[in-house]
Amino acid sequence: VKITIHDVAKQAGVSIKTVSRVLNSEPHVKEAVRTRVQAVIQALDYRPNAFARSLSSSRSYVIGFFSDAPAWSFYQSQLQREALVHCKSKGYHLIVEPVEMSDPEWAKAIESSHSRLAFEGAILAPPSSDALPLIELLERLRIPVVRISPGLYEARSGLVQIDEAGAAAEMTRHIIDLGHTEVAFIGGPASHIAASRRRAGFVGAMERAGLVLREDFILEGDFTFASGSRLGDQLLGGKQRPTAIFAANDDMALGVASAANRSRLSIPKDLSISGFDDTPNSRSCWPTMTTVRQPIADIAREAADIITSAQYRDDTSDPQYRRNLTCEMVLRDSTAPRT
Amino acid sequence: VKITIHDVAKQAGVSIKTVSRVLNSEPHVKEAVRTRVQAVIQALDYRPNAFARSLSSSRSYVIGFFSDAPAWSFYQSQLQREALVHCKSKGYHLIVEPVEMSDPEWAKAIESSHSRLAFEGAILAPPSSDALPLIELLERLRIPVVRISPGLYEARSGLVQIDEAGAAAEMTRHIIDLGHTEVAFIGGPASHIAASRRRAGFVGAMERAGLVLREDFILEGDFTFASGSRLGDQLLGGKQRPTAIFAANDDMALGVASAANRSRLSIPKDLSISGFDDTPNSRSCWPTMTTVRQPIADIAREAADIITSAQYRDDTSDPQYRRNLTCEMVLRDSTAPRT
DNA sequence: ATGAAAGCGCTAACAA
DNA sequence: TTGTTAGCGCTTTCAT
Repeated sequence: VKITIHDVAKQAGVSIKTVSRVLNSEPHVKEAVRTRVQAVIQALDYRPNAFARSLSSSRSYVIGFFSDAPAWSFYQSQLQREALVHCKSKGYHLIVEPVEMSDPEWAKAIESSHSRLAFEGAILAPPSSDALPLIELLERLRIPVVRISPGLYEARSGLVQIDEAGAAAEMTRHIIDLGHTEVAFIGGPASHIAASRRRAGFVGAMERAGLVLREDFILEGDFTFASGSRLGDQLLGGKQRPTAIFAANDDMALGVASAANRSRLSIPKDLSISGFDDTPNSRSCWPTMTTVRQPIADIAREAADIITSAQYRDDTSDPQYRRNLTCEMVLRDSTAPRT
Repeated sequence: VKITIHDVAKQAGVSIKTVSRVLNSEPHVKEAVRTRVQAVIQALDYRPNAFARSLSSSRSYVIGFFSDAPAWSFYQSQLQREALVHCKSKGYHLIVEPVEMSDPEWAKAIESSHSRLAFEGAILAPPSSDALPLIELLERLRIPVVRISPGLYEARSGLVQIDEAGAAAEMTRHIIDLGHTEVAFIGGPASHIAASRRRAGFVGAMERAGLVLREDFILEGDFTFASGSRLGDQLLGGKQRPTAIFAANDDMALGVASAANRSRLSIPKDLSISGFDDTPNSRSCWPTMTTVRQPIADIAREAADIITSAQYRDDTSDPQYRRNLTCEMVLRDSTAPRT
């Protein structure tokens, strides 16, 4: 007993075209008629067939979520889930499209998906947001793109990003306010733009406070626990060790904490540590980690909002489609006044 | 310049129906014709329009991945990604469908999705695999279901599971072989069937080895780092402490490790620890964690294989659709001979 | 403001 | 073995 637009039309005593107009909130429908049709739709629990709709309108209502994250992190998962929910609430389907840039056929795979699904838009999650070949492919296929926290080609599409430098500066300021003067920073790979922005925020805050920036206290990790662990050993093994270490992400901060354990340093009495990301681990470790929380749900919502906006298609360069969100400091037990 | 089935038909000098037959690998096409048509398809880079196909065949080629995991874990993410890839390779689209059982309208939301997307099958990831209301809803909507590692209602659908008890027994045996006799076990919530199977595996192996099972050495956690940490403190704080602790998942094992750190016990010299799951953290922590690896990719592949099989629809009770996979021990640095 | 008719690109049912 | 015709359920175009 499948119910179609004809059933609704008959019930409401109008033509199917009028029902279609109501369905798509088109103008030129008398208010009384619109109400009546809507009532019938409700009563019959009618839901339009997406395939028929797509076929005739050549619209798909499909948004692609492109991601080539090798190991899916909490951040990635949340982003995806939130984007999914927000797209859905706007009447779109979010389809996850893994990108395997290591596969020489990756572009073919995407083109093939596109020819079937007809993506109306694409959300690029990091690190795909900086994958130029992907961006170019999507441009060629005329698929509007919105990128999340890109580090490069900022003018190239709508984007949603956070104030990395500001957040890092705020965290640094917090550490300085606790009385620390020997503060070390473990950053990310030089190629990672968010990482260098965080470093810039750190450096700026230190300079504004008039503190000395020791070269051997600014290290470069690779965002893994292992690198935090190794660089932590290095920092804490020297004769002049910092009293606070700010790592550019939580995994590295946890690595530093393990190094502190090995050195029999107690956190936060002997050493303050802070991270960035607010991963579940940062909350469940011991002591709990002071960190920076990205507004992941907001980021996903903004991205979904932009990509589902018809306006955005017309003018992707409108500055209203470059959105900046601010982070929130999460003060926990791994930072304390210098003793 | 959109190319359709008519273009192919014209080029190949056949009717569109013949092209359709080739497309769907139907019988009754002369081999020579089939080859010729396929060549034209290749040459023209023709790809059928999925919406037209779905509309006329009332088939959607859509599989739903149902999951209500609150915080998406590595396991969930991998499962999803692998299922996606395997469904794709079979010509299906995998659409992630979050289930919010806390929302009173959750069933409506799924029905609504279904009426638009027309799921041809559903993969239920844990813990959704045991959500009876969800299973019943899907049955009512006539959507074939395959469940991953369910703990309940095993006869109710096709399923893919691992040998939890066997894996736990094997790990226990490994610990015993290292010379440990005072071995503690931290399990999961009693309601979690996989957890109780792991416990059964532990108990069985201990008994077979003729070792004493101390009641206060068999604890119940909740799969979180925090519970592992707390129960670790409890086990290590007593005067008679175990020399090895087997936690039913990695997060708890890591919690135990933090407890050991606090007690100034060195791992694995003073205490051997092992986990279950092979999460990224178990590899990156220090010392690296001995654990059990689930064949996630295989699980996802089997699930995708079952749900995309036309046969399965006809007879979901065929035993070939209950699949059991074995796990692999991952020996790392957190376990060592008793000293 | 509303409706009739003609597709969208494909598959199903039937015919040849 | 192959082709013809009639839809699938909706939106579009063009009348009215």
